[in-house]
Amino acid sequence: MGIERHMPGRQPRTRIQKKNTETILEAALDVFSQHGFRGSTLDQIAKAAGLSKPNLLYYFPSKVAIHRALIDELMQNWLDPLRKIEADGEPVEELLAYVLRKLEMAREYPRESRLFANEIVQGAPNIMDKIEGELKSLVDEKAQVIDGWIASGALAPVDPYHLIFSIWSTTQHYADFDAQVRAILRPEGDAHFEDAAAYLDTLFRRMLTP
Amino acid sequence: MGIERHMPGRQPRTRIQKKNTETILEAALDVFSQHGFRGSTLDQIAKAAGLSKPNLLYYFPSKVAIHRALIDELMQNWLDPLRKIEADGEPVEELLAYVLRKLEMAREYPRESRLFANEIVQGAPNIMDKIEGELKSLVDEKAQVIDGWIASGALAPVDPYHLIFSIWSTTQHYADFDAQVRAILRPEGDAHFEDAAAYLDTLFRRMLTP
DNA sequence: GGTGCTCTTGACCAAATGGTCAAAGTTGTT
DNA sequence: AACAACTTTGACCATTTGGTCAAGAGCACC
Repeated sequence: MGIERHMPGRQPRTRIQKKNTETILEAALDVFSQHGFRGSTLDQIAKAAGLSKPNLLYYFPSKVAIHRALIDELMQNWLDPLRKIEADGEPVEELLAYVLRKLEMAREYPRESRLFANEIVQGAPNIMDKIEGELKSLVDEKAQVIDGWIASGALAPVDPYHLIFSIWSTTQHYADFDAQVRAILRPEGDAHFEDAAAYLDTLFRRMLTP
Repeated sequence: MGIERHMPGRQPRTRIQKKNTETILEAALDVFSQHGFRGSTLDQIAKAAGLSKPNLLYYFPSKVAIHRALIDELMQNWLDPLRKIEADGEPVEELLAYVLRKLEMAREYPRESRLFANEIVQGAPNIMDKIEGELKSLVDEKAQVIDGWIASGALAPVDPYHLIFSIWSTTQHYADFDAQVRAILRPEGDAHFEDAAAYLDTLFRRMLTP
């Protein structure tokens, strides 16, 4: 019967498919991260990608499919910095390195951060399953590691969950609220990230050193 | 010539106008804070307000006018907690009280916080003037106060701007990323705000105590 | 150089959406 | 009660938007 008409296949086969799906996702990231899902149109994305609208829909079956592909891609990398925390490292330094990695992500991938932020602010309609699953279990796991460190006396006693929240919020702030940060600091380029790194190092070092 | 046709006047005159404009703004806050500006429709707002769509447009000339009214109202109260910081108070306690006030706002007015967040994440298209004006000058002023406290030795040396950013981000996180926080903590009601208050008090107390 | 596959697009469609309007219903005042 | 002002709405409109389709262009392999 008439099955998948337009879709070439789940993943790119030819080089032209690979190039175009990448171009589309790149353009979609630009648009979605700036206007949110509902605020973005296929025409905008098509224009940004330099393709026609029907051509977009040749590679992706729908607008939500593009968004989903983007979110899926994002969620894979998003948790990497947290995964890298190692239980047998030096506690304070492990956590400070994590802070720095997150801040680095905010600097290097602000669009991804905003895409994520847009999604969560609006109640995470499309990724609640991933948050309740993958994300929660990873956080639970690392919270236990932190509790272990505290029990061993190598770390000042803190609530590990709120610690993680405060690391997320302070670092992502520089990506998600970039417009505000820039309006207030008027920095040249990314200069303020240096100061942010120094500030956050001090903040969390004082918090965590026993 | 044919001027303001539908609008009763800039501000409500009759009690029925007052009641309805309030109802509309209340409903619009619900809708806008949940779906963002572009993601919200007049029909949604009308339905939430229990009015017909043309009736909305009798009180407000357009969708953006409703949004603007909401943002204007919000900006007035948003800066109050920061204004309340007094230069002749005890520095550490003044700042910790500010943290608590901001956290309280996140708990009491999460919709307002998300409305604001939605706006900033998307580049603050409608309020950049207010951010560059009112907000920036208030922050500059308080940054000077903080610098004064540091010079007097009553406060540990910190970058006042990044300090303020970290207070904003950590507190607003509980409103803006509520969906994520709840998915991870699974709290009953607002119980986690108590823990957040204790955590943030510790975090900033350690940071700020000389 | 033809045959089948991949890729591209102009024209089109149905639904949603912001907004208008004239007419009808309410309310307040004298 | 009557008159004017205020309030409400059903019907309507133009535009935008996600998505379809059939026909045409490239491309590859024999």
